[in-house]
Order: sequence, then C-alpha cells, then structure tokens
Amino acid sequence: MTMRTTELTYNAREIEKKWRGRWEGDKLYKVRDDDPRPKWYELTMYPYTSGDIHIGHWYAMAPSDAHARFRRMQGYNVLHPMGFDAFGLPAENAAIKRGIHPYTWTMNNIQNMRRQLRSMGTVYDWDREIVCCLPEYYKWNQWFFLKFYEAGLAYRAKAPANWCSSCQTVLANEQVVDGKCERCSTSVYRRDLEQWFFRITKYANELLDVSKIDWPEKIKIMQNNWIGRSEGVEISFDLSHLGLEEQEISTFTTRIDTIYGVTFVVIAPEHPLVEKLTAREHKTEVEAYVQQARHQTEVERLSTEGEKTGVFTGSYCVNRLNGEPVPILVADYVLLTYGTGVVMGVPAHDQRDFEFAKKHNLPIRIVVAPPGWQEGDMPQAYVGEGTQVNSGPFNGLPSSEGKERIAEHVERMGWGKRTVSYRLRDWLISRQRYWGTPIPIIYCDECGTVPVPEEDLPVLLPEDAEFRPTGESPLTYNQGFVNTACPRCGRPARSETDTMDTFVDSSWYLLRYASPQYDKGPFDPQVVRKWLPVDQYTGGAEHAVMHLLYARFFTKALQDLGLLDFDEPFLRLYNQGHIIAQRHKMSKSRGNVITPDPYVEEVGADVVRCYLMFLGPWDQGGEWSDQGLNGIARWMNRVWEMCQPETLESKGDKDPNDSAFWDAWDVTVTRTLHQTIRRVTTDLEKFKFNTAIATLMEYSNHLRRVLEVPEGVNKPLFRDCIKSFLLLLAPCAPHIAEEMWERNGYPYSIHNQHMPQWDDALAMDEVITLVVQVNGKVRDRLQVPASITAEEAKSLALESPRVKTQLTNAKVANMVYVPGRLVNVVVK
RNA sequence: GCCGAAGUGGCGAAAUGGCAGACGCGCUACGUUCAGGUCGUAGUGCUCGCAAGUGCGUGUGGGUUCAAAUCCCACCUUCGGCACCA
Repeated sequence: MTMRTTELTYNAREIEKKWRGRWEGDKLYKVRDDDPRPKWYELTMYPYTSGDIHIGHWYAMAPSDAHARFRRMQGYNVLHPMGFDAFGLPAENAAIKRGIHPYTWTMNNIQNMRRQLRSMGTVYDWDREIVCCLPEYYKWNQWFFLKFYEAGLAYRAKAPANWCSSCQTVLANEQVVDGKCERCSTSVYRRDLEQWFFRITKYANELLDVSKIDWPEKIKIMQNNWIGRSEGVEISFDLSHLGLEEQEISTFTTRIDTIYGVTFVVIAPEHPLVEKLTAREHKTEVEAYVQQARHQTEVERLSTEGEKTGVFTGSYCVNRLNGEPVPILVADYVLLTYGTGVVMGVPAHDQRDFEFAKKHNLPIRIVVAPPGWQEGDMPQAYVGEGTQVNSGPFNGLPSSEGKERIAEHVERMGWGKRTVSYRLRDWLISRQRYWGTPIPIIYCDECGTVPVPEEDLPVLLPEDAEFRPTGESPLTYNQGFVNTACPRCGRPARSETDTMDTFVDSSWYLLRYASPQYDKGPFDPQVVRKWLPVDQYTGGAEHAVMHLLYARFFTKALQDLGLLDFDEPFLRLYNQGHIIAQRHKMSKSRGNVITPDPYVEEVGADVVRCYLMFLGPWDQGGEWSDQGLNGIARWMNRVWEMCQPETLESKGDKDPNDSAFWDAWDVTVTRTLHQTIRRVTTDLEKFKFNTAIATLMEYSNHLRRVLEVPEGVNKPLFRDCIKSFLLLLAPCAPHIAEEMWERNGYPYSIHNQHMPQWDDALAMDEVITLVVQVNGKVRDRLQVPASITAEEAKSLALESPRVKTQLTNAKVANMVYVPGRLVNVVVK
C-alpha cells in the first residue's frame, strides 16, 4: 500500500455503491429461462468457503465476469452464476480447534464472501446461488449415489488407506507428514478398509476422447496421461504343479515380444496370492517383507527410490512358451492396483527388472537384439526394437512383428489375450469425516447392504455432532445417527458413517444452476436442456485431472442413465494463471497475501478489475503491483475527465455550416473509432483483456488529443465516440461506464445496450507506412496511399535517396513486395 | 527420469513469418507549486557520432527464408504436471 500515490478525482466508493444498489434493486441481472435470445452459459469455478475472497479469487472472477458482460452486450442471454463449495475438512478442523460448529463456520464465511463478491460489481444472479452443504443440495448427491449404485457404478471394496492407529482414522496423503500423522505424530501405515468407489474406469476409454471439446491442449494431455491407456497382453504362467486352487498366475505386459526373456515373476506385496505362494521355509522372510512394505509411506518409498528390494517366495511358475520354471518373488516396485498386480521380469529389456535382477543375482537373457548386437555384459536394459533371438520359433523376426505373432500364438493356445490397461483407478469417494454428504447406505445383519429408499432422502447430517480432537469422525460415535432401522426388514441396523468426497458436489453443480430451487429432482430436465452444456468454463489448471475428469465422468454416466442428452459438461475451457505477490505464491505464512477490500475502498472495484485484466495475458498470471494499480487509477481519472459532458462543452465549437466542418481530423477520429471497436471486440472474444484495455487506453489518449485541437471539436462526432468508448469500457469497468452513461444523458442501463459495431470500410487506413528494406534491413519508411500498386511501390522504393545510397556498386537481384506493408530490395 | 509451457528494455508486457519494444510502470528534463505529491509537456533498448546517421539487439549455438522474437534442429535456464504404471 505504501507505493500507492494516485488519488481518484471522483468518489469511486459512492458511485459504485450507488449503482450496485440500483442494479440489485432493479434485478438488472436476473436471468430468465424463457428469454428468446440465444443462450450463453459462462461458468467460473465456485470458491471454497475458506472465509475470505482474496485477490486470487478476483483474478479468476473479474475477467470472466467481464467476458460474460461482453457476451450479454453481444445479444446473448447469459447465465453466469455463482455459488459456494461448502463441504470439506477445514470447516471440521475449525470446529475442533475453536469449538465452532462447521455449519456456523461455513455459513458465516459465506456471508462475508457474498459481501466481498458483491463489491466486485459482477453480473451474478444471486437468486441462483447454490450452497452445497445445505440438504437441498446434498440430497441430490445422495440421489445420484443411489442411481449409480443401482447401475453398478457405485460399489464397496477393500482398499489400502493411510491409517493412524492412535486417531482411529484414515488420513489423506496431505495429512501424512514424514510418514507420521500430522496431528499426533503416530506412524501411519496402509491398512485395507472397506470404502466406497465410483466406477470411473468404466469410462476410461470414453474419457480419452476429447475430440468434442475445445480445451487447452495442455489439459487434454494431462488427462490423457492420467488415464494412461496402454495396450498389451494378459498372459498367465502355469501353477498347476503347486496343487493350489489357482492353476495359474496372470501378468500384464506391453512387451509380449520379450516373453522368452522372462527370468523371474514379481508379485505385489499386498497381492492375495502372496500367502499361498510362500513356501514354508520362506514364510518368516516374506511376512516380514510384506509388513515392512505396508508400513512404508509414500514419503519413504520416494526416499528409497532406485533401490529395488524384494524377497523370494520359494515357489516357481512355468513359462508356457518354453516350459521353463521361473522363480516368483515379492517386491514393492510392483503395484497391486495396476494391471494384474503381477509382473513378468524381463531384465534384459526393462530397466526396473534389470536393476532388480542385478541386485538379486537373477539371470539376464537377451531376446530382442539391437542392431549390430554382440554378446556380452549389458550396462543397462535395452528397451528399443530389434530382432527376436533366443525366442524359439520366432527367432529372426523384427520385434515389432514378433509382438504380433507371439500375441496371436498366446491367444490361440489359450494362455492369455490381448487387453488394454489403464493407469486410471476407480474414484474413492469415502471420507471418514463429518462435514460432507452422508452416503445413503444402511447395514443390516439380515439384509446386508441396503440403500436408503429414495423417498427417505436426504439422510441428514446430525446437528448435535460432537467434535473431539481425536480425529475420529463424529458420525461414528453419534448413536442417533448410527442406529437406525433396516428399510427392508425393519430390524435395528447401522447407518454408513462415511461421507462423500467434495468432488462429488462439484461434479454436477453446473446442472443445479439451471434450476437451483427445483425439488422434484437434482435439476429440471427442460431447463437443463435449455442451458446446458456450459459454453465456457474458466478456472485454474490445478483442477486439470481431478475435478474436470470427475465432472466429465458424471456427465457421461448421467447420459447413460438417461438423465442427460449430452456427454460433455464444458464445451470450452480457459485456464487463467496465478496471481503472485513479491515473486511468490501468496500464503499466510509468507505474509504476502493481498486483500482486495482496502484497494476497493480506496480506488474502487473498477480500477482493481481493470488492473487485474491489464497486467498481462490472463492465462499467464502475474505479479500484483501497487504501482501498476496507480497506472490504471491515473487512466481512470483521465477517462472520468474526458467523458464528462462539461469537458466537451468547454471546448470550442466547429461551425456545422462551414465546408471544413468534416475535416481530416474527423476522418481520423472515425477511422480510429472503428479500428478500436474491432480490436477490443476481437480481443475480448479471445480473453485478451490486457490488449483490449491497452487499445482502450490508446483510444482515450487519442480522444484527449482531439479535444485540444485548436480549430475546435466536431461535437456530435465526439459525443458518438464517447458513447462507443463507454460501451466498450462497460464490461471491464461496469460502474464508471454506467455513471458516465447517465451523465451523458443516455437511458439506463448501459449494461442492457448492444456493443457498438464496426465497419471494415471505415476502419481502413487511407495512408499506410511502406517500409523499404535493402537485404532485409529497414532503410526507409514512406507514407503512401493504401491503394498503391506493386509497380508504384517498387519504383517509389528505388527512388528513395536512402535506398539509393545503399545501391551504389550493387546490382538489384530481386524485389519482394508485401501489399500494404513493405518492399524488400535484394541486392548483390 | 517422462510429459507440457515459457525465456523480448530497468520492470509488467506488445508484435505468431514482414517497421522489435504498442500500452502501462519506473526513470530524466522542463513547466505548474512556497515545497512535496498530483497534474501537464518532452525524452527514454545498447553502441559510436556535434549531427544526418552507423553498427548491434528478442536465453545460447546452428539451420530454413528475400525476410525469423515468430518456423526447424541441438543445448541451457525457469515454472507446472506425473513419477517404479510392467
């Protein structure tokens, strides 16, 4: 704040307050479903109810609001709603720390945030606000859950989770610090727990298809990598000699061409077969290894990166292609959750297997020979293509062909099949928390897992929850909540105490905005048909794979359930960058958090809005600077002065009856106006707010010069210019534009006007600067009529004295003419 | 390690094959003022030159082109994402 020096010449606070009051009183931004104009649904990611709207929220919301306003003024019926992401852990932590109920904490925060959001001067229709911690909203989370459950898209399964034995709870990865519980420092280990999942993997292949959406390439690539499709072969190894129930062990490989190079098989420590495969004399060792692997946290696994530990089970399986016995080992570099949880070890052609083999003295056999290969020790695995060797009947084939032929052979023999694996895992939605949507499931000793009947929804969060610092979910010891009756047999039963991940809320909130008060379902199908899908979504790139993928999954699943008739939620996506302060991300601990409120008090929301849009390209983010804000405040002062009707009145008049009334100045003024309209319009369309505002600055500089022309001003023309200028300014600076609109005698409201149109003919320059180059170097600049022909341009270029001096002792070899731009004289 | 984005004055940046530095900040000088701020006018990439003007200049090195910040190849740096995915 210390660097700020500019004071406004107008009272921004009063003016902005006045107009916000009037807009709200008149319901100027009320969105009607029956409006006949074409619809435009522009959505900004809703904020988490942390308590304060900081400058980062402004950076996300002010430009998107300007864009939505711009679309309104282009004649669209625009839906640009706002709501609150109101469930989540911080509310619960506040409850434990300060004894405030999460509901109270959240609703207080929302009240403050609403006030702050209003101060931005946005077009939000507050009648459409949604708050997803209210039963009217989360009831429908439960309803979707039931639909998914019926459709087999929601299921319960055992999954390893970070478990703190002291707190008796599951911890999120973020809550595990150096392998210990952040609250009580007890060592965390991975424990299998029954948890609820959504079967997003069913849609893995569909989610890979991004051909219908206009999103940043970067985000599409990130989703693609996250889904991680790989084609390969599931091949089994024979176990029949062991006398187990299982006759074989299945592995997944993308390199079936290396099957003859298998010298061991590795199984994940958590794999259910481990126990059965462990020979008696290896039991102690294997059990110790499995225990140790479970107690390893993510952090510890990272710290031992590269070290490939593992132990021998004592069992062998048989490689059916060559009949060889292959030892089975347990190692934690194999993940239970990918493929089959078992890997065939080919050390010669896989770097991880290679390191493992070196460490455990396992044989390394080359089966794909690189070009010019000579036998001998390998320094590392050869992962490229080559010629099949040591591969029985497939010897001599290029490995690319070997891949095909061996896969065919394996399928024909019934030893396996070609298949596709995904890195994507099912979405774990269970949270052992209070402040979330209760999962509508009841456990009955007689009937088992019973879904809560639809008519009993919502399953309400109990208000009388008790928040103990143990970390346990308050739901587990709330007898009133847990004890219930089985909906099927009526006997005493237990309610599910897990609540849902908050990403469930945000997976469909875009639908709720269409009909936020609808109570016969999550949304009114007719209204959704009108508004959805979202035409333009904006938000941070940090949600590239979680929220954006989950929302796409939801939409596809709802389409399959017959609830929607489209399968992509967001047609266009734009990711804004991050605003930083003092070269760092803003954080409370750094003490560099910029609070917008004092700036809004001092220079007004319009100046803050415009500054955020002006400081650089929106997708690149940028650094907050008080001095930069000064620049905008100064500009706004000049705009204020320039747009006052009194300013023009005080200037000399040109006589309309004079033949020179419409003079060269006026032609320039008109041309500049049309060029400005064109530039600002195309820039705003493409979210190029920084250059749009720069163009408005140039134009206001131009108009201010016009006011000083000694011959006087063509006042009707100037008034038109101011009118267009205000219309172009309105999306970015809605309050000032409205105030000036009124002062200039135009009817309320500027925000219901149409954007000015430009005329390409009027925007055309009559005189252009023709750049003359010699061998690509600029030697002269000539003012020529825009209509100049190639021949005229070339001869003018050669006549230029500055060019002539370059042409002594040289021969003109070629001349390049770029119409309207330049002549390049090529000499030798 | 893999995937992706970016590198331009003192600073935020503009220009996406054709005048490098629009617009803004900062700075300098002058004017206004008792003074400071504000405001106004002019200047402001580096180099040599009294000057007209000259040469250089968009991370580094190479290439394509009449012409490259922009396209291609290699490298360096910074940021973001993923990270034993068989």
